Amino acid sequence: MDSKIVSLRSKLEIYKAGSGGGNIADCPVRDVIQGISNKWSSLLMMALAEKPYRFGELRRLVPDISQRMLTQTLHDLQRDGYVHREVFPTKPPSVEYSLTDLGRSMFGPLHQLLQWAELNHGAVRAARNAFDATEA
Amino acid sequence: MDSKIVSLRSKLEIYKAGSGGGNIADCPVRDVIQGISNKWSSLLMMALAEKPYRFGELRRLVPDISQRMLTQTLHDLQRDGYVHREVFPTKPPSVEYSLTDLGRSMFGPLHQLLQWAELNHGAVRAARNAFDATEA
DNA sequence: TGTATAAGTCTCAAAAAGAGACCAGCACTA
DNA sequence: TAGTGCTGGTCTCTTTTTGAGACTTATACA
Repeated sequence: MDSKIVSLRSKLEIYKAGSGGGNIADCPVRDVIQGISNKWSSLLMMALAEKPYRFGELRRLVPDISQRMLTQTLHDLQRDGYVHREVFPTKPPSVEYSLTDLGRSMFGPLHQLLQWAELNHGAVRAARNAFDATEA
Repeated sequence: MDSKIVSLRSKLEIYKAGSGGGNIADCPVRDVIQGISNKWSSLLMMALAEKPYRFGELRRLVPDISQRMLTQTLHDLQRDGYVHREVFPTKPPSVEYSLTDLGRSMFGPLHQLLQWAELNHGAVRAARNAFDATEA
């Protein structure tokens, strides 16, 4: 048994719903992970890890995100300290988003996961097909 | 510029919404990542990485997941090949969930991200507080 | 004058998630 | 033998989240 895994599990168990003052904020790992395991967060992190982008550029880069969710996801990433938002006084004003040091730090492990996905999507696809075939 | 990042970005761009036959399935990285970046997936992976669990055990371990979402998330993880589901002919029948080899393989990078979260939740919390203080 | 651009916000509809009742089959207890 | 509890779910209803797309404000340019 990997002691690191056990250590993570104990963190998980800290949060017991409905046990008085229990709150999701009491489980730090979940608190952080749920901030980045959204549909769009990792995608935007991936884009911004390459270079800073403006709002409209991101919208064109990820054509199937709604403006609403782009605004909101960038706002959340900024709030958690991963992304820096800078307004330039052009006419009309333009806004540039870039990774902070914390964002780059987080992108390290995230990137590992993205690479795993790139390498193993064949296996996942195959598992999915096999599963769908047997349950149909 | 990290050439691996650029390579991932090119994968990202494969999918253009509304461009004829374009479909989310055309971007393998997104396809895989969106399967595991749900609210509960990483949490259940973390639990099952420790040891196999039965349905009811998982429900007690993660007290704020609804039975509906536990069923559904386990089903999705099984479909993608990360989790194995085994029914034991006890009375009443019990069901055990465990990680597959593919699941353990994926948990490697995921675990890195979880550890990052454990180490850096203080910084994230601080960023959040600072952000909330300035915008209020 | 009319059009375009930037970065959003607003409203409404659709989809997803949460809460909790309900189910079948068997074992145990009273 | 009737009642209770356990298993791992499903079903329905409500609330929350997301998506689609019109609208905004100020400026520049044709």
